[in-house]
Amino acid sequence: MAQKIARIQDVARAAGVSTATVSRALSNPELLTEATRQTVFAAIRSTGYRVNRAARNLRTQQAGAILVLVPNLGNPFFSQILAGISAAFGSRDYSVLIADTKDHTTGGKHVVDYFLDAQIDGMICLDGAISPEELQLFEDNGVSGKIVFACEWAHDVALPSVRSDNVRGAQLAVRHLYDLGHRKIAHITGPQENVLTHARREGMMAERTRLELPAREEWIIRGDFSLDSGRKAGEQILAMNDRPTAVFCCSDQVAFGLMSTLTSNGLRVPEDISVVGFDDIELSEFYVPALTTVRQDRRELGARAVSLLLDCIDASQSSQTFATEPVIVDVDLVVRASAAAPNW
Amino acid sequence: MAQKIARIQDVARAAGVSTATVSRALSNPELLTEATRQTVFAAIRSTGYRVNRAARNLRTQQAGAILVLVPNLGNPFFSQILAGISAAFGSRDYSVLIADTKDHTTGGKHVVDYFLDAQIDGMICLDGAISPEELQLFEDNGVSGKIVFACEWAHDVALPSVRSDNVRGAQLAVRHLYDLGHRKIAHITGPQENVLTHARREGMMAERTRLELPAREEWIIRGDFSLDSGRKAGEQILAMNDRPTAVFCCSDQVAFGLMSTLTSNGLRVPEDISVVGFDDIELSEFYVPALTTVRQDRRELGARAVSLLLDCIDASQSSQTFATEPVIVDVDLVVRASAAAPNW
DNA sequence: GTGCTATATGTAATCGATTACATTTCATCA
DNA sequence: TGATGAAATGTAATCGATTACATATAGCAC
Repeated sequence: MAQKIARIQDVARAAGVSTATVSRALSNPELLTEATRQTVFAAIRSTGYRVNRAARNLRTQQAGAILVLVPNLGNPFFSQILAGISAAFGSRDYSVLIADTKDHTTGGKHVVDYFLDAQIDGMICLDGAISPEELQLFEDNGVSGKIVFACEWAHDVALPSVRSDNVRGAQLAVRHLYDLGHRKIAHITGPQENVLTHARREGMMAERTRLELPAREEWIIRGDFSLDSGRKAGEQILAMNDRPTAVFCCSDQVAFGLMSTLTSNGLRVPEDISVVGFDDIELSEFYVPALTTVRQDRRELGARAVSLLLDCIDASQSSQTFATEPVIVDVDLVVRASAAAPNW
Repeated sequence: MAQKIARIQDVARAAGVSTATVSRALSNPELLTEATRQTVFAAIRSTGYRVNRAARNLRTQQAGAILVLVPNLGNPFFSQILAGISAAFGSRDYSVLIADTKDHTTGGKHVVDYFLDAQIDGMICLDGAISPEELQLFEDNGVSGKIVFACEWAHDVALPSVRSDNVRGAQLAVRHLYDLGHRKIAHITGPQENVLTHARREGMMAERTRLELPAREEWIIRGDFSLDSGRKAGEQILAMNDRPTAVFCCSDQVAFGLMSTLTSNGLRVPEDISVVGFDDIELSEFYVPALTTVRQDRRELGARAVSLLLDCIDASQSSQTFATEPVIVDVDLVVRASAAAPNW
């Protein structure tokens, strides 16, 4: 049977004090005498009291929760970032809510509703493809100070963000291929409007130019981060007259899709063609061949995003403005087996 | 600037009715005259009113949220189930909270706290390894009627659950290998205490017995669902004198880890050894070789879990008892390239 | 028109915690 | 001793929505 849950009143009665004292024991214990504090805590234990979040939230006008907006929960990269965020909240007094952006644009429910329904105090957005309308809604409703972007970010919008050093990641990848002896390097991009696509492609092309490598239009292949776009890109590469000897992919998933197509068409990786990915998801180490890739520090990204968000929330409560300089997290090249010297 | 958010009072004033009428317009519109209903909705629109969840929750003694307890967010299988659950809630009036079991057992915070703090109305648990103490806590606090298990389930505990037909999945896998001509079939299990481990291993061994296949002790290798345990199992297999010709793995991740080790030691899959997985995560199609595996219907599992949970919550509100017969979701064998006829 | 019922709407208590303000307690010192 | 101020505690208003109960209104039969 569910026994009646103790309310703050019950604790107060048990301890022989007022509700105010009980409340203070929880939020400002230093205001109380050692003796009363002990009595109150004893009463809390004996009654099994738990603060009712709804009541507290109503009174304090807070929600005690933050929302993480994920473009695609099924994608291991995002779910691992999510794990990082979840871990970073750790013992803090916040619940983590999640929403998949796909569900909500279709369901007619806007993300801003979470704020307006007083359900969340802030949001970490992993999806840079927020529509301008949605952003305008945030602005109009005065909640844009409680949003930080992580990994991706909204183009042209000065909101706080945490991101990997995508440009450097691309440079590292190209440079590594160059050092192995490759000159004909292709790139499979993300979706056209995506900010990561842009950063990584520019980083790649800048490095290619710097190293005076040949650039062919068809070596920049449009993808969308997915396994399937890697597969399709592979088909395009197979059909080329002047094939690249190496491919830098905008994500590990794309690299897997690519390698899958290449190998099932008789090309060997890395003997016939080298492949480099981006992300270093857990599986990359266990692919055949193990994937050489640019590592994003998911734990760090998550932790930084959380602390940035908490800072934003603090600032927005004291109605300060908040610096919007992006936080850049360093990346590493993880050298494994999928890239090797070209087979002249 | 954040304008003052409209309260139900403001709407009532704007519409020239009482707060009760506004509240009814939202929850029981059929009680109102067409005319007043229109007026109220117009006022809601013009004021931009949103119901304050904290206030509603306090008054109705509900939380408007459910918790999904995930053993490991980084694991694509779980995150895809989570996506299914999230999608299944869709437009319903619930928020989805997540927690990684690892964080909480370490953080000292118990899952039951979510219930007791009146933050959630129910829970979907994807982790069968809930400690007896925790379960007892649920029982003691009368919340065990608001919990359903999905995929995994707690051993010896009669709580509602949704699960794949694990035994049949194992049978399908073994049967497929048998039909290809394999007789020496090994199995990499999950962690020892896990319910899935047990179901799949028993299914596998029963089928092996039925088909009168040889059974060697060392062909049952203990793993833990992870990539790394697949790798270790691979090393064990490589060291065997009497090697199996096929391996049925308890998860796709294990299969990847295994294939990674086998191939980097010069064995070819499937020419030298066949491999079958379990789960059919998205990547399985794109591994090299593409993985033959037992498909779990994630969308269906998620959807069933959600509707089962909602039924439980309803029942527990009207203090009915609820049937605890597990819901079994069918599985399919997906035949790809990682299993082929043995190379005698 | 009166009485009765059904329908529509209003009034005000309530959920449980927080906190401004009021009051009590107590130590300190002239 | 009594005055003074600081520290500890209590009283009660408050957050915003829901809903039991009260009241008003309309419809209908006689």
